[in-house]
Amino acid sequence: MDKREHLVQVAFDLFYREGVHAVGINRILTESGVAKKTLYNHFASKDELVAATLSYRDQRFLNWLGERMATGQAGIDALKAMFDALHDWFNGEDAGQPQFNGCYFINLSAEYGDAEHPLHQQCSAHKRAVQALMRQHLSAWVEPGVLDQLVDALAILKEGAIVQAHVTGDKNAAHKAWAIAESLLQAHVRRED
Amino acid sequence: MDKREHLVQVAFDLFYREGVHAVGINRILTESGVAKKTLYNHFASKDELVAATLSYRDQRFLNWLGERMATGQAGIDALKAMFDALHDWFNGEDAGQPQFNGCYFINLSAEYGDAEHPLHQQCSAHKRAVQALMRQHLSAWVEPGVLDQLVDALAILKEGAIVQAHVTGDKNAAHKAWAIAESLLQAHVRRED
DNA sequence: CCTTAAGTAGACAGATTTGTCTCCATGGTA
DNA sequence: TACCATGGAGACAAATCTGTCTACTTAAGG
Repeated sequence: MDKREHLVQVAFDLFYREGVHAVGINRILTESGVAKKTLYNHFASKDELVAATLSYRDQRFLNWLGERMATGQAGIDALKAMFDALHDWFNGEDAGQPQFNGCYFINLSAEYGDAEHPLHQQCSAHKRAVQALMRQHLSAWVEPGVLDQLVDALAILKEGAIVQAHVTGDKNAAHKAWAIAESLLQAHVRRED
Repeated sequence: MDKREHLVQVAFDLFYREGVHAVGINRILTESGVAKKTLYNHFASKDELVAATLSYRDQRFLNWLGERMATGQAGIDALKAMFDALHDWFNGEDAGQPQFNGCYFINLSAEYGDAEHPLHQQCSAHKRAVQALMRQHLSAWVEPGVLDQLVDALAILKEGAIVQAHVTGDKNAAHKAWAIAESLLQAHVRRED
């Protein structure tokens, strides 16, 4: 039983559901059954614990998304798989994801709005990593000149879908975003020569 | 000097910049120079003050966006004006908007994640109002059968641009989103008959 | 002039915040 | 056996949180 890992998991669950500033250290301690001394033995401050939950979520989310995108065919199908994965996440149909409450990184960027704040930058880094994943799946299948442009477009559509699903409760936002993405991609897919 | 209005303005500035849970009542009092008794004379609780800042921002933002959309031509041009307005907001080039720190309603939805929470629902209502504004500008210019679909798409693009601009700092996100929106719209614009 | 409403200033209560520290138990290793 | 790191349970400090209340001031209207 790794206390540190357990603390990070419990802290993430609470922070994700209720927000970082709304959850006190003592709450995490009682729900995890860990002593305060142990927490401060592993983390110098609450901010460090928050940073650890970001790393934890970053890794888990990228692994999950990477696997969902790898199951389908290469190229465009992988992108479709991404939006399907988002759809399942929004609708609680993927056991590998916690109950949907928006994107943890968007939520934290809201609580730590200053772009210079280390936690904000960690959120920014996560988004760049997701874009790198999209680029990787796309690079061999579209014309090189439009690759960056397409990745930017897909990122906007993905973030937009997440926000729409969370704020307005539109649980079909992922499918709607995919419909747009598909039309963009089809215009730029390489002929299979 | 309307104390209530002044309180709401100061509270909004602080909540928007630093987050609701990160700003205490006393902070608002010292920065506004208003007595605590006066605050609790106008608002029964902090939550009520937060709700008032949401109404304040909702009204101001809709007025601002409506005016920016009305200056251009009707139809598609109004939508282009909307994305141009977003661009100016992101880049601090519109004096009518506070320094960009994401969307207040997205940020508050992050802090009040539960969809049943009254403040979350207020955020949702704002997003619906913005969509109604878009629909109003579009309705006469596109085929009726695709109106809802287009409004959904524009909403996703708008929210996506806001998030990208805030989280990753991509200050051109609005233009990128417009490029996509334009291609969608051009496919469905009515012939001028 | 008197009354009434509203604001100021700030003490105060009671809860909660992060973080430190003490005392004790346990378990692995030299 | 002796030692030492780790963790449990929680007291404690110092600050901060929301919200209440008292006492005083100011201004408007009948």
